[in-house]
Amino acid sequence: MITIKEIAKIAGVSATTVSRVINGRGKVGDKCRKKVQKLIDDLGYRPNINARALAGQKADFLGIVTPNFSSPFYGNLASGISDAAIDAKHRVMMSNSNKTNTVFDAVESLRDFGCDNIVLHNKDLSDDEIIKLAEENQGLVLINRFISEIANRCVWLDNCSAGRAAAEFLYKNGHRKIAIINSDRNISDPFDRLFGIKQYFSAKGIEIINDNIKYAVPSLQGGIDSARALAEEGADFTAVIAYNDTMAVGAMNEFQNLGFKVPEQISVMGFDDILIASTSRPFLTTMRYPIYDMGQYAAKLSIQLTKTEASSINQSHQFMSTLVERQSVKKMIESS
Amino acid sequence: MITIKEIAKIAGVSATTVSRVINGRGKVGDKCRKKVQKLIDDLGYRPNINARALAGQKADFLGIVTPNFSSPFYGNLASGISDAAIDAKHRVMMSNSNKTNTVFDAVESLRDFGCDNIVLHNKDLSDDEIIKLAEENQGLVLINRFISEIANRCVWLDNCSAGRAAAEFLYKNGHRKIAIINSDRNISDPFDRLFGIKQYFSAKGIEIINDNIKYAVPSLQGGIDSARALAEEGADFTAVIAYNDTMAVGAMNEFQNLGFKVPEQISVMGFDDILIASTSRPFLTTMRYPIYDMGQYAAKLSIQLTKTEASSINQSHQFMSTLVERQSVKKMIESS
DNA sequence: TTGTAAGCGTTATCAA
DNA sequence: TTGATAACGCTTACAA
Repeated sequence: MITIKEIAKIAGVSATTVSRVINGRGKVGDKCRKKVQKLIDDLGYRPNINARALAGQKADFLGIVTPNFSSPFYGNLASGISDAAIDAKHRVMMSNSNKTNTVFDAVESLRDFGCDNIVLHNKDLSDDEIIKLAEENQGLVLINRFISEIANRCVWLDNCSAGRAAAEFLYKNGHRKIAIINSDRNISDPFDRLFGIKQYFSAKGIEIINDNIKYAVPSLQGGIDSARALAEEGADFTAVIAYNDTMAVGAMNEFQNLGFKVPEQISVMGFDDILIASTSRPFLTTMRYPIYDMGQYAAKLSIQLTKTEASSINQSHQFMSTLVERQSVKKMIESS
Repeated sequence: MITIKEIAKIAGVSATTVSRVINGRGKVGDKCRKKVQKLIDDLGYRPNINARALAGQKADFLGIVTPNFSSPFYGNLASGISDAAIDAKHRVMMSNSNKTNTVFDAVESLRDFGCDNIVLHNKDLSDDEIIKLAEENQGLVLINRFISEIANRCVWLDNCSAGRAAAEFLYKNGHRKIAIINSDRNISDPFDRLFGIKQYFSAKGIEIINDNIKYAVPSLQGGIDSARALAEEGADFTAVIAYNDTMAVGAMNEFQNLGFKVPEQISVMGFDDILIASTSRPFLTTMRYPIYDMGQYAAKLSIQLTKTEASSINQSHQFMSTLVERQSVKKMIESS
């Protein structure tokens, strides 16, 4: 491994001068610079990151902390973060916070080698715990969750208005009797979406009856089970809003297996717009969750936070969900 | 940030002793060890990874180099690698080799901070280039590709026998007229699978006619286009084998849109077993690609390679595809 | 069993 | 415009 010292020796200059050439800092004579630069190129010198980090200069690492990488949702998130980080010449570390690895461990382990920039996705910790983490880490950005105390560090989706938008779309297509298949996880997302949906219909004088709201694990099976429950109870509805595409597709398939036509008899909407929404039959109408873009944004924000005074960033970082209309919702009236 | 020196000072011992306690190396008196350990715990000491890597020349990092992380396939791969690496107390870096970032850059950038373990997924470089990379990096493992010169560093799937297995399944269910929707990428996987398929049918005295073999981009659209081409040409077949699940589902949907019943009139098989295979209608019968397991295996192998003499590992690392039977293939005769 | 001292590759400080 | 020198936190001969 070729080092600064070796270059310096061959060039007949000091290591300091070589360092200056490499980093473009300080004054270096033109002849000298050219000679050293040529050596650097010819010998294929690469700086040792560990030494650099140790010597005090920041290391330009960005760490991703998420529950896992298998699901397409987190994969897209990681992709967005990673692309933006690499654009900004940062190296990307991933630190899963799964059962063996707590979030605190994951974050600390990132800190251990001077990883100042962290994008965290977590729904388990309490607000206070997250705030504590944020205070300890200037470059920490929270994604997919909003905590008002650290609003300028949160990149999140307005779930409530996403719920309203879904409700509006159904209403404008003539749907008045709605069922909901929601996630049973005790986090704010399902509540917020449900709130938005209810809010919209309420304003139209329509109440969604509680028997038409099912809670289940946000998985294919959860969608299947909920659909069957609705069908068996003979619930009265023309459209279902599911918590995510996975549940929606599970439900859609189950309804069809039970003999219902989708969307002719039952319309279905999802959330997220992952790949399965474009491969199901019928194709799923859904509220797109711009997770890749949000990942990119979060990475940039984190890097910005470590370069600037955190307090100087006061804008909010709220993303909006957009409707992706496909085939799974029936037009009962011409939408206005 | 609390350092070894500070602990040493407070404990009234030398930094060396503290280091010994931390690493469990060398002899340390019992009293001394307890005292130091308590301090370490109480003060929440965490070793500086950069310093450790610098001083010790080893860092216990594992790097993943893949084209991207968005697709569920790579996501699962990354997940497998990451889980195994974390189990082995390694830190995981991801280094995408996308357009801006060549593979060489990605690998070198991993080396820059002493990342000895690398799992590489690449189909673009030539064999020679990969071999060069492998020679330069003792801990490099190649996944999803076989190069005989570095056979003990390759973790790969036997695509040829996977093709045979798919063919056998169709044959045993009575299918004699086959169409193939293949990837048009100039890599070995599509060729090997096609070879396996042809080999099996050939042994049964059946030739697959060239007009029934379509090549397209391995995407949803590629599957759609290929299906339409087959249909428009009035090709004569009862079953289609697609290069992957994405193409298979695209084709399956297009066939149905064109009025064909799947599997009653046309049977479809895929490869990979990604999520969409369980959400399509009908559910897709496919050859499972155990990519998560292969990722885990590759990570372990890489770590083993840096601990042992590489040459001492002589076994091959070949995985087999397994059939996942769902609904998209019609039983024309009772399979034996 | 414990400690001293050198060194890993780099950058920062200060002097020349 | 350059160069010594110290320092970053840790490991590891070697010495005691």
